[in-house]
Amino acid sequence: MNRPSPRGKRIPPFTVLRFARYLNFLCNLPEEVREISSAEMARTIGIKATQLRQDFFTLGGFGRQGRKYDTRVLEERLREVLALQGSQHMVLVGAGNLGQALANYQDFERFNLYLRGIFDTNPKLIGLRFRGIEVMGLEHMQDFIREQGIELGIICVPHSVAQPVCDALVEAGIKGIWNFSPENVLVPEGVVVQNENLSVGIMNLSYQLSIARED
Amino acid sequence: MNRPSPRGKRIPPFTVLRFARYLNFLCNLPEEVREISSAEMARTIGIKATQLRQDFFTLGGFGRQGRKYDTRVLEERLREVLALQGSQHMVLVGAGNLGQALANYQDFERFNLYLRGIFDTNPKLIGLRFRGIEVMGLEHMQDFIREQGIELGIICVPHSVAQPVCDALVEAGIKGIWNFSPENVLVPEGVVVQNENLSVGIMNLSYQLSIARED
DNA sequence: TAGATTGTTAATCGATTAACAATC
DNA sequence: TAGATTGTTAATCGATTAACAATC
Repeated sequence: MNRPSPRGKRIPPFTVLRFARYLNFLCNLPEEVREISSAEMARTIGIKATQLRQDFFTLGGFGRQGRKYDTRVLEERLREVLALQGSQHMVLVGAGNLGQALANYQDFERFNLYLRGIFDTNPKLIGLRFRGIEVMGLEHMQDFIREQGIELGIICVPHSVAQPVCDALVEAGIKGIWNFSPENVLVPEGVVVQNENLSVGIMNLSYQLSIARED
Repeated sequence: MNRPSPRGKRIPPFTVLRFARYLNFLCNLPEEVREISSAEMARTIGIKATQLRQDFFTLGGFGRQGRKYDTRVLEERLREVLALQGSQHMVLVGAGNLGQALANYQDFERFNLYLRGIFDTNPKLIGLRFRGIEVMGLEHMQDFIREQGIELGIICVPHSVAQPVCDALVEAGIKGIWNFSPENVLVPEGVVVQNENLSVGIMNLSYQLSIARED
């Protein structure tokens, strides 16, 4: 069960999520900023400095006592930890509004994530191009994934077809699913899923707002 | 509509997030399903039944010992807790791809969330309509918010203008910010923010995938 | 040396799970 | 009564924070 991995100790799940936020923060920083303290970084992100240092400590520390962090060292280490150093390729299923938004999302390339194919069943969408990538018929999806050896799939289809689309992706060899449909999808052992249910965010906001009103 | 009895008790943050998932699950359930067990619901959502019951217990329990949960009672109670029973009105800033996707998102109305105005600076977008809502110039935003008494604002602008847009929203009286720009925005006391940084999800997926590959 | 900073341990706090009582 | 189910407490597990040592 808890075996040491080649890249070191197991990282706590919440720490991984913050690693992503740290990296994102560093990428948005102006080029000329070469060093930053835990206090400054933590304040901007909205956490405690001690938590940030504890996070870095899980990997043995990213800096040196007495010195601020080198932003470029930090960025490289985080990319490495998050497995973003080699290119990863993605397909997107569902070229509706949300699918188009993701296809046009500029930030992916910054993390070496490349969209290679878009698939839909709607004849009006097939043949359209987003950032140079053509929308193809769903019937070509599995061959495309196999030929290109793609491992990441983004699901932007209505919830009624999310599970069959997911199954087709997995059958074709997809190992990671990024699911924007409002239904959780089930996958076999060895495949990982990241569910991004947009409703959860707005409902949480609604609750927080109601609490704030009472104070 | 402040309910004193169950309210007042603070709900653990992670429980609130799961409440949103439970409600979402119930809304996607076929109309004719009138009762459901904690085991069945938990399995579909991907958590333990005991955690679901513990969640419900924070509000005194939603059901009766020995009986399954009544889906409609459950749904009503969750809507109440999440403060989704009265209508809430929203404005959206930034009518690019992601903004358009959200403007077209069908699920909001199911939770009594209504988009009332869309704002952008791009002349090509101003005047367009999404689901009947016109895109207006950003200069009209503050008056619109004040006149309509709107409390929720959705930010879908590039990260360089996220903070000034956020400040303008807050100045006009917005109390809750749903932020899709990749930069965390800062707000004064009394205003709540839900940051939805899309990059975090894909980076987490990238990490999980790298771990899965090692096993 | 003094002040600022990160590394590291230990304590605290909160979230999850196990166990079983209560109820139907 | 037996089996299924939720309510509730207590134990376990994990995440956050405080404190301070180490270093520059």
